[in-house]
Amino acid sequence: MAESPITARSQDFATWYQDVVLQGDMAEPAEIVKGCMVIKANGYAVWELLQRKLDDRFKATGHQNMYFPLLIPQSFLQKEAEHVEGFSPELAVVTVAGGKQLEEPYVIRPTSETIIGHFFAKWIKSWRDLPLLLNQWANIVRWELRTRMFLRTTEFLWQEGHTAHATHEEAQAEVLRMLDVYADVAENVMAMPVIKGLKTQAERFAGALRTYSIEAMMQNGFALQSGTSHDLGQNFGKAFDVQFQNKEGQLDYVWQTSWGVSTRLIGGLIMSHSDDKGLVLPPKLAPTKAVLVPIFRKDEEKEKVLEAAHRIAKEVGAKVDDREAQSPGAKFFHWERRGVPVVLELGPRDLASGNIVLKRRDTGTKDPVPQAELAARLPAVLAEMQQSMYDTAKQRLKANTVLANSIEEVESLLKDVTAEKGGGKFVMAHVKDAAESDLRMKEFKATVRCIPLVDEYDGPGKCIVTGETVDRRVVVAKAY
RNA sequence: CGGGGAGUGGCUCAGCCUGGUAGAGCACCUGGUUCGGGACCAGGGGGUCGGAGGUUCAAAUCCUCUCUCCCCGACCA
Repeated sequence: MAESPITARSQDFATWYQDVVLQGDMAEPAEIVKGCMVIKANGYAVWELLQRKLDDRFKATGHQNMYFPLLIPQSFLQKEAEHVEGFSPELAVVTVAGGKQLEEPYVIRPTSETIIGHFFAKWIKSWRDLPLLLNQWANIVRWELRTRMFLRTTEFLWQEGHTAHATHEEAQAEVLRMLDVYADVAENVMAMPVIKGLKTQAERFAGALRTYSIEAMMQNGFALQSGTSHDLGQNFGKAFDVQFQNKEGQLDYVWQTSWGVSTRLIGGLIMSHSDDKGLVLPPKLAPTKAVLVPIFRKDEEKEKVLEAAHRIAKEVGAKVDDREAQSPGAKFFHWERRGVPVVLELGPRDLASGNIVLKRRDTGTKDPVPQAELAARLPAVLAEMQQSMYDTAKQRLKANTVLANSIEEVESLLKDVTAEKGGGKFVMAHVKDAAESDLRMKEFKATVRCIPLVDEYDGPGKCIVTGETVDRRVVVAKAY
């Protein structure tokens, strides 16, 4: 495959993103299926690592995996009023199967609350059946009009957790526990700092009482909603008649939660760390942590270098790039744009000195390391990269977060921000969760991303749109 | 659905205005010299120009119709 130049971030951030996805062997547009993509080897390997990190944590918090049907009877969606209203426009519907018109069409799942609600009703009879804690890894279809690889595609991969509880307090605790799991993975695995918060009424999940999210800042200052956790209250319990007998012997509806993250996280990962040379992956999510490029001219050099290369690579767990047809230079570019954290160079010079050259993907620095020390040094370097990538992203988030005390100020800060040109900010302002506020911010295409759970600023203040008092500043930004 | 753009070897595109039945770079194949940041030379294979119709001695090029894709907008956990 041709390795084309990568557009600079400063020139056009949106095009840069596409270039990095393509050149990093992460994905390519399917073209033959509208709005869909092919997740390629490197991209899928990152997803597998991410899945593992998430799944381990789901299990550790008591959840079990299950799998439900892809097709959902259309009538199921209609049982919860807000849910059907929210999802109807983006449904794909199967009306013909086996050569016959179906009596009742199926929708391809846009999310599984409804079909899972149906089974909850079957399975839950007593308080002893609760809590029921399950998760599903699945694909989802939502007929979006505007798609971008990983960030919003017609079909995408995700996990959706669904739980049922005897009390609202218990359900609320679950919602926040899983939000914490997401934040932990985002920050400690993806090296992507996030803000945990509550979504506004306008932005909450269709059918939920409350939606919480983690919001991350991309390098263009856009916000990316990276994971959500919903307090569904008894809405779906009532819609699907999920009743249980409590300890007092009375019938009650269950309190449900649902929470999800998707392959969108990979888009966030790319836009958090990558640079003008291509993909940069945090070591914890790099399918290949180190590649060794052997360098030689003459045949006798070749033999010695390759022997040493394979021996050292085996010792430290690196992959040797011993392709004959490529020059070392071409190999450096190849692995660089695929985001491999460490590239090792080994040539005659190194055999003579007993060193090996270690290059870090994040900083681009090259350092000779004694071959004997490499096995000990490599894990330390990878750990340091992981930390340093987080620190850099955190610093950028801080540097691009500003306070504003009037709507005009917010507007002037965000008005001209686009995904292509960048320059986005997280503007912290006092804004009431109200239709009037949403409408005013829509004039310059910004939204309240979330109401942070932890107020790091100055407490209550007057809403810059309505004048009413609100208890803390919220995050206003442009978003994907 | 409104505005804009594009369909030509695997990929990116030139040629179209001023019709004469296809070109470049990359990729690929063969041989040789290279190899510490995208190597070079020589030779070679591969397309009939999104589709349909029309004008013409002659159409990638002009005309008509049509299909598809991309971007911007509206839409969107």
